[in-house]
Amino acid sequence: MEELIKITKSKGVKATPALLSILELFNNNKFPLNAEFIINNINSNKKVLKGINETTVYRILDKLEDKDILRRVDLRKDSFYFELTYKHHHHIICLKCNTVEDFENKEVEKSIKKIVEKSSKFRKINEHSFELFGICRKCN
Amino acid sequence: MEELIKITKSKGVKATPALLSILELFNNNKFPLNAEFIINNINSNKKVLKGINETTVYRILDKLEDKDILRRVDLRKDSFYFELTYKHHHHIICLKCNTVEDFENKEVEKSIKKIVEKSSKFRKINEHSFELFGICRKCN
DNA sequence: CTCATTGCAAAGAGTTTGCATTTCT
DNA sequence: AGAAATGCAAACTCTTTGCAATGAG
Repeated sequence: MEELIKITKSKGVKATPALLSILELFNNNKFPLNAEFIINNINSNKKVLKGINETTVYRILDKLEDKDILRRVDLRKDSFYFELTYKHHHHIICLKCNTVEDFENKEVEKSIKKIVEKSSKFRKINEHSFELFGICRKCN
Repeated sequence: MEELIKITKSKGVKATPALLSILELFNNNKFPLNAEFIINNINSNKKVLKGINETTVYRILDKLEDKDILRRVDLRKDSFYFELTYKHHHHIICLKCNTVEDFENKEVEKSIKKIVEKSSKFRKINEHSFELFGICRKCN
């Protein structure tokens, strides 16, 4: 958490209570979060007096994505999910119960390098998505 | 196109004019399409008399996805994009002008196999996303 | 003190649903 | 004929915007 505050400061993001509680949530949950989850979690938390506003959450998510502190994760849902950029791992998502399992993969980076070399239109890749979808053992 | 009609029949999908014109669009465009594109394209096409209804497009897309004729592609946009499942390739998307370049990659399939072997929760992967995002040469 | 952030209400985009009508097979 | 597909209007979900009030640096 200390570390996260440092990151925000180094990127010129104001450390407001709302922003810090959102960052804390991301820090405490290893799976990707959407606006709804954040709102429900912060508003049911007794430590936070007033709760948090929907609009504010969306604005903070936008900002954190802009500043590259969060990155979007495609979970094929109807809302946007994010995770801390520095964690940058990939996911296997259960199409039935939505369970998420993380995995690391060094080969992807290598593949991307090769792909860009072959590309006629692109010289550099900024981001990538690599997510797997299946039915987990429990649901099967 | 003939082939596509065969596919729909084999999956028990009714070959209505609306469905056929949507399939034709996918057949003629190699990049992923969203509902808006489909509606604009079909409605501006003089050959199609009455045009097509928004609701109908969404319902047909749903059905084709269900039947595994289309698959969703994550382009990090505000709407859902689809492409013909049998084409199953990946994309590099320009974050500025939205140009899409396709690429094939056999290594991904191998990687996925290894990942599943290591997974504690999953034994089989049904789908995957692997999309790259960058700034293309023209935009740079 | 100043500019960024916040909250509220309202609007907007994309998508879905109910129901009566039409169309494939 | 019978089941599935269609069109229209209305609803719904997620997200964004305008504006006045508040708060961090």
